[in-house]
Amino acid sequence: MADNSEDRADALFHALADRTRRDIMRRVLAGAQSVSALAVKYDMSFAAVQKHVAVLEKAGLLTKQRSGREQLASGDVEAVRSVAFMLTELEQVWRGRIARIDELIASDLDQED
Amino acid sequence: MADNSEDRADALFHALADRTRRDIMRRVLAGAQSVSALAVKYDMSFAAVQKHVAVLEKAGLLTKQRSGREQLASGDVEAVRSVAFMLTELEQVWRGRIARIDELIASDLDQED
DNA sequence: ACAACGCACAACTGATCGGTTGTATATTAG
DNA sequence: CTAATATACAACCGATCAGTTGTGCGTTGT
Repeated sequence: MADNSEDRADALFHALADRTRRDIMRRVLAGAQSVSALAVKYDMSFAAVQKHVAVLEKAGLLTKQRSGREQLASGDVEAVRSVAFMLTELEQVWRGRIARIDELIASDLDQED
Repeated sequence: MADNSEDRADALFHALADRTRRDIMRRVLAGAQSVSALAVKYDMSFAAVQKHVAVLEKAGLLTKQRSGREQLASGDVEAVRSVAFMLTELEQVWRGRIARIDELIASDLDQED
């Protein structure tokens, strides 16, 4: 149960790698929605939508709050930002390559003098 | 074969939902790597690594360039940014909710006057 | 009280995934 | 020319995925 950051990244990207789940995220980021309110929007069974919500919840992309017999799902914008941050880190790796290439060019110019 | 943006989003998030593939992305963003140079870094067969590279290539996250008998893989930072942009769009949906809540508060205050 | 609603969960199914081994093909080194 | 290298790809396998149906259980409306 070593819940390292790679496990979390796996869960986050996997959760977002499905168009139904991305659509659910749009809805619950726009405002809390009950599971059944979400379910009527998709051409699949209630249970299927409920499982999608569960995947998003386990990944930490949404939280549920009970309200009577309904379960209200709210998108967690911080989780979305954490995914964006992972991509920023990837981009930083690329910037490192560019910086190294620039250094190479600079040292070549030195030699040409 | 309607290659819409949702198909592309599926492919991009799916490609990134595996730690080996994310690690490959770090390496090929830092600099072009042959498939076999990548393969020696992981405790799995060459064919397995090659399939991971193929998944990343199909998603557009890296490109391959032949150099003799080697195939040099380079990370495409623009594809990484396009994923980041999708997350920004999600965050904008959330900002819309906040804006609407703010309006509600504002109109409540109007009524309280 | 009780019928309808909202949700959770289990069991099942076909499809996809991540890995393997084996084979084929092109390129390079000696 | 031949052997070794680098890659591609097919076939296979167990695990996971995305969907289904069915069952159960707490909550609400009448």
